[in-house]
Amino acid sequence: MATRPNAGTKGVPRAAREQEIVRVASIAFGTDGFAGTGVADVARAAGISKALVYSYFGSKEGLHAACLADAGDLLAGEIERVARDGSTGVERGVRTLAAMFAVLEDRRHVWRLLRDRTAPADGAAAEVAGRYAARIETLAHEGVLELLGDAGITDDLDVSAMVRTWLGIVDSLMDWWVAHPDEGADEMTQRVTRLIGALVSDHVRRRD
Amino acid sequence: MATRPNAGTKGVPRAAREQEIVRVASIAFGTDGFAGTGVADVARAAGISKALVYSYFGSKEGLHAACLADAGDLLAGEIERVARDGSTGVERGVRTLAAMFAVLEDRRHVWRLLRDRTAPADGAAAEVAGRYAARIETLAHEGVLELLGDAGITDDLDVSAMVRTWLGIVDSLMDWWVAHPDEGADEMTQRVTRLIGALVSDHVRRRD
DNA sequence: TCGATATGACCGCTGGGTAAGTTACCTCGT
DNA sequence: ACGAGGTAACTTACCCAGCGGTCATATCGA
Repeated sequence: MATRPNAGTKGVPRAAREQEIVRVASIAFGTDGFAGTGVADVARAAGISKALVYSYFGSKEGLHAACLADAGDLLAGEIERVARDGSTGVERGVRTLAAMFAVLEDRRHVWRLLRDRTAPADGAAAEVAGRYAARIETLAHEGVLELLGDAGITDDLDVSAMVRTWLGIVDSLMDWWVAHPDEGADEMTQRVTRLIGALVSDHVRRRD
Repeated sequence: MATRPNAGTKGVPRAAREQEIVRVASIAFGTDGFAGTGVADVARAAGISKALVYSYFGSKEGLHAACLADAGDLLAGEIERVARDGSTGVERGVRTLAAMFAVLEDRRHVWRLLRDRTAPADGAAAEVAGRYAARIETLAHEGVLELLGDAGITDDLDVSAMVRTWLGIVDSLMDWWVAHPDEGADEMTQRVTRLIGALVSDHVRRRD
């Protein structure tokens, strides 16, 4: 059986196999970026041939789009859920992070997927990516607007810069988390709370 | 010989031409990353042939290393200068940012150069990059250690995560700055100060 | 003329993408 | 019940564009 190339693989349902490819590809894309990931590598990691990947997803971009849709649904949905709970300011940021940590505990690479600088800026897949990125950025914008508004800042550029910075902070924490697999989601949330507290206490102490 | 008008060159002195190539390549590497930048593109942008780039720098990695050395000297030197002025905590962070903004006003892409995820992790050029990255990270570590120490936090993982986050914040601000070419260095510094103030005021208001 | 400098043309390899062949499963006529 | 034939799933082997890198050759200054 194993001596014959095609034996024993037909029984797996297509949906399950697609899901497995997306899972493997998401890790690859999230780790090495779009440009740094080869379709052949993904196929090998998934235990199938490169041509089959193309038969399923049409192109490397198609595969990428599938991964993005998967990741985007997960993340945008979760962030929207937190947004609806009524918290504001830094509190809302921390709660969002906590939700991210919880939902990404076993899929930490996923965040990077949506914020990949090596991904092509145009094309059908980029549009999918853009939609999810826009959804997430809109929520971030909303949160920042509230936070800064309470402090009397309404300047568009200030808001825009703060949104960018906030997303960068999430990027950094996710990267750090990926590099420290022993840390659990709860520990991460506590760590973030602790660090924000330290930052504020420094600033306040200095002001007096 | 410096006294003579550059013996044996064709029109432009070699040193000036090398400098121009590094300038152009830095923009390309900083914008599209190492993997996304082609030597042919750099050569075309510099108005010379690809072969000449190789004659000067030996390889794509060599060119990259030259760009990194240029950028690293500039940045690490400046950060070290700020570190020596005795400021601590958030204050030191803001001063460092101010210095970065001032020195990178006309070369905003340079920061990205040193923090390029698509650059090869091994090889001679990577070692150069690593030396400069280590220098910068050491200074960041030092600053974070002080900041957190004053707040009673000494945990290594906390410090490590905060260093990563700090660098991510700088990344984000630099990216935002690149995307907003009309904003000057002073405006950026003021903006950062304003945003930190808003963040702290929110946190303090909430605590009461 | 001589030597340094610069280039166009070329090479090999990598990686996205494709076509044709191979295998497993399903169906249907007998 | 069963095998011939059709079809979908899957792979192997290939194409080719683009990129890093090289070299013989052309050009320029002295």
